[in-house]
Amino acid sequence: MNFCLKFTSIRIDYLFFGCKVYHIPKVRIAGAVGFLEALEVSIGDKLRPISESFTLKDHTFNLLRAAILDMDIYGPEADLRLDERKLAESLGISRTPIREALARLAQEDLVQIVPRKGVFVCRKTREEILEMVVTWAALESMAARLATVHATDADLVALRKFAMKHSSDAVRADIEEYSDANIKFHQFILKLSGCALLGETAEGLFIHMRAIRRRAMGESDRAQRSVVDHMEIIEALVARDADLASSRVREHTMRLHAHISKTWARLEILG
Amino acid sequence: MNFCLKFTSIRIDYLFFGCKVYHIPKVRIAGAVGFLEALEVSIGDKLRPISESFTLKDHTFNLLRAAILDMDIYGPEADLRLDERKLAESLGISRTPIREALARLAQEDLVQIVPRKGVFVCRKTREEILEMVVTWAALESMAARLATVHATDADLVALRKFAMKHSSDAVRADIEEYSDANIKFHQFILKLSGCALLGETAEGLFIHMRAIRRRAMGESDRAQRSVVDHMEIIEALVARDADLASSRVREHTMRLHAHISKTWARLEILG
DNA sequence: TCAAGGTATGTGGTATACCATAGACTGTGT
DNA sequence: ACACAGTCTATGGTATACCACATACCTTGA
Repeated sequence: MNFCLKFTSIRIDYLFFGCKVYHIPKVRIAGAVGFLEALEVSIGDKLRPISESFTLKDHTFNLLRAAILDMDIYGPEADLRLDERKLAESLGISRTPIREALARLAQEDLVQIVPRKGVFVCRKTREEILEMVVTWAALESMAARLATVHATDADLVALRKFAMKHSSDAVRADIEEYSDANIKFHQFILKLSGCALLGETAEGLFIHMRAIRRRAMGESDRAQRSVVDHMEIIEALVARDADLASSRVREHTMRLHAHISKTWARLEILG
Repeated sequence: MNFCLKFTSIRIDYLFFGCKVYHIPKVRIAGAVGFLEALEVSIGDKLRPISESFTLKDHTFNLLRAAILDMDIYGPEADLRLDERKLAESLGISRTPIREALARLAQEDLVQIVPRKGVFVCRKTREEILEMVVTWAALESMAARLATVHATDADLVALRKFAMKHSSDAVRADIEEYSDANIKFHQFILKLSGCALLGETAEGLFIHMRAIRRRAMGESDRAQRSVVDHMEIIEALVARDADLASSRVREHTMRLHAHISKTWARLEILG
């Protein structure tokens, strides 16, 4: 079966939220302030932001990205094929915006477009995964370093609270649950750096890192170890020790690297 | 004046190197090995790789990327507007592949596409530039760390030789020349890490980093200082001291960060 | 004179038609 | 039977036509 998402027709949304219904009133606001002010309150803040140049291209991009994120990319029988025409039909739109969305996904290395063959969701090789882990480590360890300067005490309290809350998942070996919390912990640190670009750059690796971490989490005693590591990272941050925080984050992620390197040694393609 | 690159018509290249002239013979090789083997030798290795699914989309993407790289993005009177139709005409192709190339450039944050307004080459704000420097530092310091393990002695000799060769440019205050060598030095380190993704990720920042470094290089005594820093970095690499190499690289780049932060304090948009 | 609204034009957004090739299929001659 | 060549079909690539909106300009009426 080909990749087929159950989209409800976004065409309706487009026609309603797009430019027609909403934009024209906006232009006329100047001449009918009273009425439209009231309108704004009643229809309210939900419609407003939509008017910011909605395009099918962007919408499709986000849709596909989210869909790929939900896929079990590394599952053994996953269907990695995308069909421009079928997607177009499912979404009720033409191929053009879909192709542009695919071009962007290809730029992110999320899909590979092969002329006259098809569009395929990319699976990473073991070596590529290892490189992603290294790159992630680079970004997050810098983030930790900056966080020792930029994070407020309240931020760190929130971080600790978050980590504590989910540590029980690890103890209960509730892997699925803990794995999500785990990723969020790392994203939290990226955010605390105050450098948005670090997070954005890591975002590109996120989809794959999520799948990787989830897979690795169940192996050996990694969940338990992870909890300890996280606490130690928090301590370093609280101590405002940049070098220590940075190296602890790096070593934590590089342990994942070592684990994959050893445990998945024989797998050229995962799943 | 609008953005207008003096492209020689790539249409000719396409017709010649594309699928028609070259691909059909490939199919027939099985039946005429002797002749075509000779042909391969004579026409040679230059034509072969072209047959690997050349697309106007990719070609255009690379072309535009290179063109933007050549632009003086931060120049005061730079024209940052791109016109799909004019580009299409200049290149002798339709808008479709150009739009897909632009979608990819937008994904890389190199251009901004504003519906019904135009496509504009992005200029970064001071804050965005600072974030790029931080991110670059994160990537390169990790690269240096890995390089202490992966680089061969010969690699490091080559690196030192390269740095020495260009240090005279700095002494001669030949800023333009030295600035290029400087960037290459940093890319060299990224490459020595053995982790291609680090370099690829940094590549996205490259265009802007180049402009930034070039601009900053001429200020204060940064060129001289840079030479010293580079030598110290090399020493750390040669000593195979991961922590030292890593931190020297980071501090070197973060000095650029501090410099920009101080010196360009008043500039919201550069140029 | 000037403000308001209409109109012309330019721009990116979208839909659609058609193209070239890869790969499967099919028929034919040996 | 089987090899081979021709044909069919699916797919991404490209070109083109048209759309809706933004903007500048013009017209018109007070």
